[in-house]
Amino acid sequence: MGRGRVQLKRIENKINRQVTFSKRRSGLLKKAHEISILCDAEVALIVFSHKGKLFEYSSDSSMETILERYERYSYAERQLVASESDPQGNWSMDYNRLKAKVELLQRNHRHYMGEELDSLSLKELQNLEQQLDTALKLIHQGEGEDSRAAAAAAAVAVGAARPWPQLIILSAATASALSEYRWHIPGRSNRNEEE
Amino acid sequence: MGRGRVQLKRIENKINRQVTFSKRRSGLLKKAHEISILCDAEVALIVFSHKGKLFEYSSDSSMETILERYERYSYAERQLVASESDPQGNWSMDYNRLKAKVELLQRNHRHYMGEELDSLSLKELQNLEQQLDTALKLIHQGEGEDSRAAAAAAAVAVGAARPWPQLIILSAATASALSEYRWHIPGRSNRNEEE
DNA sequence: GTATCTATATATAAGTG
DNA sequence: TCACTTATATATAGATA
Repeated sequence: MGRGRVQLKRIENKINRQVTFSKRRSGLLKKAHEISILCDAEVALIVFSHKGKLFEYSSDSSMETILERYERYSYAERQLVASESDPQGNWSMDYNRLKAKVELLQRNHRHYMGEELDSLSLKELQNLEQQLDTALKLIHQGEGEDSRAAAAAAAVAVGAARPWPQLIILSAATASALSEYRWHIPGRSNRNEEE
Repeated sequence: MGRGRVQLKRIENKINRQVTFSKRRSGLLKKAHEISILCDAEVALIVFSHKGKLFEYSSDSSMETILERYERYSYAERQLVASESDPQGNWSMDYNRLKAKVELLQRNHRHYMGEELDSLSLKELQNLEQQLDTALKLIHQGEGEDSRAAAAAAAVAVGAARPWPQLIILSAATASALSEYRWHIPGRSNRNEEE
């Protein structure tokens, strides 16, 4: 991209490396921004220079938010320093308690992600399902406060053989297209809320 | 960078946006890699497509490592935990990082519980909604593995005036009762997914 | 969705102040 | 270190398969 070709290997000349870093960094940040705008993508970019200085870019929603989202997707459990507690310390007490808390929350988290469901009992699975259900309802409630309009919906669902209530999710696009049918269910009264 | 100039604004044409995303994404990843090699920098790049698919790049050291470093770096600034650090500082370092993590997870958790939604931007709310959606789908998938039966459903939903996809929840009892109607939607093909 | 294939727009390596 | 310039290398928009 310049007068000379560049081998893909560390630039040994310190000055050149610094200059190149500065130029390419700004180019990289620019492109990260562009793709986020042009393609409506969420981008988080973190760069530590050789000397340890931090540069970052994150699209609209904050870096925090994106990293959270990332962790939701791919949280590889990493072993937090399994340190030997110090015999007397407040530190170790707090530390260990904190560590336990993290482990619990992370396990929880994975379940919220729909991961490791195998390890759950039937009862626990029900609870989880209900919890997710409730959360989504709360979200919808919040949305409903802004707009009083109500809509009807229909959708395709999967796997309904388990003995407990089955939750089904669909998009409004699908839903509204089907809305006109809700008043024609034979032998069934109209209802605006599910069970 | 092509035959036409491009305005820095969201590409409305869906196809073009997708194609551009694909091309620019690979370009961005490539450049991220290049700067990391050429300039000996540590780079972490996270990209979520408009539809929520994750793409990532991280230089040599793992993504986790870089994110950790980032958290350490930015938290160090934000939280001047002026604790009486132990001489070596290891404990307080780990402790603070752990504390940061707990806070992150707890905030996350509250959101999963449908709490503190006010603090979320529209974009963030969408993400959360989509995440919950995904989790429930995974659960249903698991259930589906046990029983191959699939069911159709219809239901009444609330508040669908927001511009983003609205998720609707209903019980299987309601759903299955309405199932027979899904194949009779005029001018609409059957689909199991939105978009 | 993917993969080419150009013509052009951009990025940037070197050079200069 | 920056700010510009310039020649070139790359990236990529649009078209097509």
